[in-house]
Amino acid sequence: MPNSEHVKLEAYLKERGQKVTKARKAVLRAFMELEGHVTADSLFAAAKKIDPGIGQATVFRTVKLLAEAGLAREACQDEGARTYEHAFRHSHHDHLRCERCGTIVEFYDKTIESAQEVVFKQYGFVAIGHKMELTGLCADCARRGI
Amino acid sequence: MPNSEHVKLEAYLKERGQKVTKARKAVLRAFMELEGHVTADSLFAAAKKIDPGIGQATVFRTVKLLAEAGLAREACQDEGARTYEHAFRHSHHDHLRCERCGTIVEFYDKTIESAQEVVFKQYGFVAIGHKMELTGLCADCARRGI
DNA sequence: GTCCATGCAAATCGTTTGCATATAA
DNA sequence: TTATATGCAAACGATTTGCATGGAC
Repeated sequence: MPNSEHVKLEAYLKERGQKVTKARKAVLRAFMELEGHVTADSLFAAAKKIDPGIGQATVFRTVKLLAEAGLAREACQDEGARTYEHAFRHSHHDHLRCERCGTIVEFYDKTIESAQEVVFKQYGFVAIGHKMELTGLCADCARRGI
Repeated sequence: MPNSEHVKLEAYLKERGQKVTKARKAVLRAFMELEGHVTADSLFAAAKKIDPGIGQATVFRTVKLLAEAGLAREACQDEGARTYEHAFRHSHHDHLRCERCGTIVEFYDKTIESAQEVVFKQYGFVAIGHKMELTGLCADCARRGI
């Protein structure tokens, strides 16, 4: 059952003379099934359930491909493994992270977005994108004290 | 010649019963001599010029110490090695990076800073800090076209 | 049949750790 | 003297790569 993500990936591949393979379809399907911030490792585990013979390197190669195709984007994180999140038909947002428990809240703030446009203009830059992560203590952790 | 950074580091160490060593002084001196975004590797190279016998592990350990002492802070970066920048007597700022040539411009925007405070409150978070990196093409690269 | 993609294992990169020794207090 | 810090090398986790084989076109 071809969904719009598969269509988009196939179009991207065809355009560049690349192939629609079993492994690539499995990684995309695994990615679509996962929510939130996905590591290559969790993707690997999910993809193996669909195609047990899949290799780890292929997952790394394919998730980069998904990012290039506009289906995934890197989520900002400082420590540990790189994470990806859905990018297609998902609106842009930034992150609020609790330093204590690791909870991540996604938010969108119009004021910040437009202020960023102003900064780009100020410095003569052509905007491509941005990553922002606010860190703090969530209400629960703050209540419990540091 | 003791400067305020050395004073601050020694105070921090004394307070916690830790020692003011030759290696730590060398790393701090090397860090103060470097500008912008410093990797552990470039710090290692600079510190070796001051104290040729210094080990890489010590540099990694010491730069973390500098961050804890408030003399350095991690700069946001997605790829490659972690980078640190001066934090003491340097005001807070965010970064604007050119995707093409890698130029980094530091900026401070009051509107963004206060909008972030609003977001923290909205979600009941106690603010600790944030990292923001805007990416785009700098004026020069944009002129030359992609 | 021709390329491109795959899986594997080895290589690489940045960073951390264990440990015997050296050094600041 | 005694705890902490050091340098080395080995361990580590995440990611990338080389290469012979397999599969899509």
